[in-house]
Amino acid sequence: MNASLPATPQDTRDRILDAAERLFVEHGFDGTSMRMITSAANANLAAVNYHFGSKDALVQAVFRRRLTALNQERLTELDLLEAEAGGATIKPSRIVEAFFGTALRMAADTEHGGRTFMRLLARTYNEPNAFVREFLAEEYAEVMDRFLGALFAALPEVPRAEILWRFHFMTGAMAFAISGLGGLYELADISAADDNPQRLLPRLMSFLLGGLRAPLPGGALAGANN
Amino acid sequence: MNASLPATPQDTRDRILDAAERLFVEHGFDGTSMRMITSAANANLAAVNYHFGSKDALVQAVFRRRLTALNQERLTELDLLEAEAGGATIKPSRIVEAFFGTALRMAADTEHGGRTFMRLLARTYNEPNAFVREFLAEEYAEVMDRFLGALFAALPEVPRAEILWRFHFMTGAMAFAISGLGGLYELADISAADDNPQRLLPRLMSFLLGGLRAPLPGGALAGANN
DNA sequence: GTATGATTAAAACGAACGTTTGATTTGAGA
DNA sequence: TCTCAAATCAAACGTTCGTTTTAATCATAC
Repeated sequence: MNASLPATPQDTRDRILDAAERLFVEHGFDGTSMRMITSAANANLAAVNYHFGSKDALVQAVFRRRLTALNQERLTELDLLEAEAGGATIKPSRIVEAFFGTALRMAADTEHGGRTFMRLLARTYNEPNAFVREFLAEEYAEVMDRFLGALFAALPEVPRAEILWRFHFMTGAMAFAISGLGGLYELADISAADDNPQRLLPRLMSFLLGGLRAPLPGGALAGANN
Repeated sequence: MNASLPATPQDTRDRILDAAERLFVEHGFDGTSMRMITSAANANLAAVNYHFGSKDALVQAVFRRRLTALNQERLTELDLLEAEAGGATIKPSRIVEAFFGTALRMAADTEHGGRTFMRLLARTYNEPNAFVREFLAEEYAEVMDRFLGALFAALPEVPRAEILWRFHFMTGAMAFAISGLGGLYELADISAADDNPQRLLPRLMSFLLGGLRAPLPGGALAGANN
């Protein structure tokens, strides 16, 4: 009878996922209680356990809802690059763009919750919670395998250990890029800040490619040219 | 009468700090209970509240014990660079080395807990817990101000916003460097891994300087040459 | 040896946690 | 209209949390 609030089950599920996503960013997993989630989602306390089974399962659902699509998009872009190259080598910059560009584009989407989710994901790379870490490792397995393999092939003269580490460094830079300039910069000449999300992607990409192409430690030359 | 275990008060304090530091890395702040800490430290449950006042105060004490020294060392190195230059411009690579090198050298110290602490610090840059974030912002204020100012002066032709962001990216790369290659790389050709801590610093430094010197987004050239 | 202040010990506090229960309400098909 | 499964609800479960309290123990100076 009320104009709103019949609230189909799908609605409730999604409202819970949205509220959890936002609260996890603000307070972390352990710092977000079921009561915070359900009251923010205008749902009953028991709704999470009813729809998802447990809090841990809810966390997984929050990630799966968007992460699967993100990684699928990454794989599709890599497929395209490899098909386009047709056996020839791919420029490393294209591979980097395919992996980190997709992430930043999703992070730029403020209307459909992409930004919120990516901030959550960025923080979760170093999550202490064991089961979250294991879940993410499984969810990332194929993407990591494909992209690292592509980089190995694109940079055959660079030791694989160096590529591995530089990919790791790039991931760290991306995570911080998505998290945004934190409170640490508040004292230092705020006037210099410029957090236009439009400019973030080119900014990060320049930095990443500069780092990837840098001379190898020990004096050997990096083989990456473009 | 027991050979061990008279346990002077300073001992108890330090044992608690050591245990807390280690457990915070493993389980996060919220995931580590007072009972976990005190039993790991062979101390009574009430010992934390007696010696530190509260759990939050313990967290601050864990950070202050090492972070103050780390940032002091950074400032001293910067003082040295500026005195050495005597008003002339300083090479950006020296500034970067002074900031990130000190951190990685502390992270390489596995015997006195430096590595444990730096892994904790690396994860805390994006900590959701509000009071931890505020505490760190205050603790970092002077260092950020000095080092960003030094970089602004060393790269006068580079827009300050670019420097700000690239410093942020570098911090992200450093944080991931310290955290180490996580479980995400386990499937991808482990044989390629090489986590010799000796090689980590030159590896990271090459990457950071490559990123700092990269062409500016939009096509303008980076002014950073060494 | 004994008084004294600092530390440790054992036990309990109320609050908040994730989860479960059992009853009630809802909405669509027969 | 009746039926029944799905969904929501209020209430309570037992556990764990950070903290406090009160008493026992320790080290030390008199």
